[in-house]
Amino acid sequence: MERSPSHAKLDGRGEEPTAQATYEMDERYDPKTIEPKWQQDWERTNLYLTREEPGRPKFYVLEMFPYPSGAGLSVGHLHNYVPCDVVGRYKRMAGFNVLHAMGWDAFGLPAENEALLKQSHPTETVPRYAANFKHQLKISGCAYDWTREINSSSPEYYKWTQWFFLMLYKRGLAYRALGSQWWCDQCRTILANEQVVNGCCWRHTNTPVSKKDLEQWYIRITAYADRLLEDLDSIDWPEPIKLMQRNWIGRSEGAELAFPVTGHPGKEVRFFTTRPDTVFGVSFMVLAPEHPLVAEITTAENRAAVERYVSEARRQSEIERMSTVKEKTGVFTGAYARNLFTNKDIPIWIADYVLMGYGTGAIMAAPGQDQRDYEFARQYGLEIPRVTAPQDGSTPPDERAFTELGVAINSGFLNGMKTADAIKAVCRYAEDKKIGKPTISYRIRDWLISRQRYWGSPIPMIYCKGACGIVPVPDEQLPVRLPTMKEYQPSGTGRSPLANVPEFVNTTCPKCGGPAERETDTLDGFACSSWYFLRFASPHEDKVPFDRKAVDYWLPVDLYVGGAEHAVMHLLYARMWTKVMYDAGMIGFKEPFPVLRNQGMVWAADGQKMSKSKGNVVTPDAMIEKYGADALRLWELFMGPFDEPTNWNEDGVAGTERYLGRVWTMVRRYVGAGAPEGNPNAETLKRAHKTIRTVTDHIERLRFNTAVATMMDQLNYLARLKPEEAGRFAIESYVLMLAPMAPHACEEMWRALGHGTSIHLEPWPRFDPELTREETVTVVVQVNGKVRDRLEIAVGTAEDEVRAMALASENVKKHLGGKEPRKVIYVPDKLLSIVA
RNA sequence: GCCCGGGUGGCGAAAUCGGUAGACGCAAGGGACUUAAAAUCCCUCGGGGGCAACCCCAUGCCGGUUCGAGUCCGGCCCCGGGCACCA
Repeated sequence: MERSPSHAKLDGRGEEPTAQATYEMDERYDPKTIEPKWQQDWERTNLYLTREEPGRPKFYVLEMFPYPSGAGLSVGHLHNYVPCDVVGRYKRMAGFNVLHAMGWDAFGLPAENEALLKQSHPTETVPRYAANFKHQLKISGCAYDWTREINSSSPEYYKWTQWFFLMLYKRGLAYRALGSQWWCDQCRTILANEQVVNGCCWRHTNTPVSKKDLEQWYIRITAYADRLLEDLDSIDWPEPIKLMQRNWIGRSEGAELAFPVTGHPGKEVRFFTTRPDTVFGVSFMVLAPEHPLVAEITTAENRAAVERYVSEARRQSEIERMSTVKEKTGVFTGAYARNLFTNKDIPIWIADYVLMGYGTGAIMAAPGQDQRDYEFARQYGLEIPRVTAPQDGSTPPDERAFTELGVAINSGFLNGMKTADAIKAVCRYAEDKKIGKPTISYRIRDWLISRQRYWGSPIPMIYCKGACGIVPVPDEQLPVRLPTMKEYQPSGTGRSPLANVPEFVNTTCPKCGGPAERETDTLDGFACSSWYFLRFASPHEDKVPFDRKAVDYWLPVDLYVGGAEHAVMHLLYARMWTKVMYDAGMIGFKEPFPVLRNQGMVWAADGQKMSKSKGNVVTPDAMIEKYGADALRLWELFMGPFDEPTNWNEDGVAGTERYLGRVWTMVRRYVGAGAPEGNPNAETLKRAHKTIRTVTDHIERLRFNTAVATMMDQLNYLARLKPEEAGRFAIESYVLMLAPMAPHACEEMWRALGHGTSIHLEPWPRFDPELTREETVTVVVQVNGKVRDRLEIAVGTAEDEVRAMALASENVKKHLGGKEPRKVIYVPDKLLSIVA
């Protein structure tokens, strides 16, 4: 912060304040008249258009763009938007070019489902709901550049979503595959793995998902797994979110090995293990029930049992399969594999605790060293060899697997090696003998992006009936427009409603001109949100998805704020697309959101989730009607820490409205006294400067609740002073600091203070560090750890002097009881601790 | 079960480089103004004791380190969130 003389006008910009107020302030603070007036004025004067003034740094503040639902915004949503608005307004005053825009995440299942429920059409409901959201944001005084409004369901936008899909395809990152996929009966569509929560659909937490085999489009996010993991270290995100991404990616190092199936020449069981050092302890193998090898190797006498088990496992929903403390179950296939390390034949079982989707869908079972294998071996009476011993020479426990690291025993050439060395030795051996190699395995799977639903961006692909196969729609034919359909209900058969529109489906092959059919699935809504943050930089660009220069200027996002519920879906996909664009040379940064914060959830007053069905939703409209937007905004900020959850309490809004009324009264008195320059004393000056320092710091650190508290504290001080005692600097800097938080009231007061231009164009007040310095401080005197006195001393008083003062204190003497101090600790200007 | 957060007055919360616990506000009580009410303003407000000066107790519980612990360490309890056989 630069120094500035306290008495001079605040900055060279704007007019010299006139002594005569040009505005009459009403006696009572009345938000109902002030707020609409200024909202209209700001709009008329284009106050919040994005500026790119040279010589100023840029700041891009972004909230996760909302799906505009029919329920409208609640006061909970504003707990995200208001703080971001304050940051945007503050940064603008602090000399930044600010980009703050809003758009609608309008494609996707929620919009479609809601329209179906209301027996309406999303092309009608989406604009209507979005208009309502926009209205609510406007009456809340949020300063967005509405000329940059975007809508992911408009052809101008989804043209580029399709374009990005094609780019991924051309880079080998989009592919079609047949797979057994999660299906939600309520959504009537396929879900990505991330969208399955506790075996249920993420939107319908009471609807267990089931599996369906369908040919689908996938995005090869696994190709970026390592980079998505590594780059987490370079970004400033809440640690829990990073951790969730790390866990989701689930990197583990180990080896992939293969054992031949006895009696089936050429057939082998390939498997991944993180503990290759335990191979000598492998006494059986387990395949996932869905493993393709199962049908080939199962012996005649075991076939019936195996088939029964497989069909049962397939029928089980995920929720059953994951149910807690389930006993291990499995069936022997009758086949054996050769453990190439022990040269023994070991039985091959199938069991549902081995998942087809992870690793190779097969494991080597080392029951002595793995608890799950141990339980399985116990259950079926299989051998449990011990091949790792504790490092300290103690005996390993008998009643469980010894899973810790240690020293290899009963392990041929590994004997005596520490686990880490043994792992390396096995890898080397496996590579020499060509039976395996070191491998890294990931939990993350590719992103399934197809949806069998109407309300989404059509996937721009064509299937040639001739010889061309799958052909991407040429860029110049984009967008593939979503046809208007009256009846767009999902069929439930697994086919998209678009399949029922022959004019859409039937087309010609872009390559050979012969007959062809279009892909009828639509893109997952998360495709839209994987690049929208780029679009705000040049929202009307129609030749390319974004203007490179605009993106180079504005991106990456300086502050991204949204709910923690997007920890692994949206935030992972958006990061991946960004990296792909970086690789394609389209952008110059690898991470879209270097700084992320999660706003805390606002629960209803009853502690429950705000929902229409519970009838506990509080709307900003109602609060604004009752208390005004500025009071609502202040309470959103003051309620509690911005990133922590809290319960709604309407009484608080009444409190902040009362506060604004007191500010109003103070300014009105000051204006009424002729807005004097004043003659503030040192204390008043110091308080004014310290308030600027503290409030600035708190806003920078997103500590809005304490910023408001500091403002209230300062009001309590200033309100007791006569206008000339307060003086112009204290009053005007106060109103300026309040302006981002209570923009309407402050605009009104600013004009009344004699300024002809908007307060929101004014520079942020500066403080003089020299004037914030304290001359005296309170030093706490402790005797045996308890506070016994407080001393007012001059800053920097010598220890001897402080000690003498302390020892002279009656209360200190009393508690010393005549004893000599054994030890004295002095923390300069803070505390003197006497041990007797 | 494992991994993250978090437990401070009647309530929302401040204070975390170890140094005055409860700033700021809400609610409550008392008072002023008013014919009255609303609004506004003033006072009190963690618990206990004392006329007072002051004293004792108190940041989920138990222990530890320290001159000094809401803050650090160990063990537990409760609440919220995430993951859930990942080989």
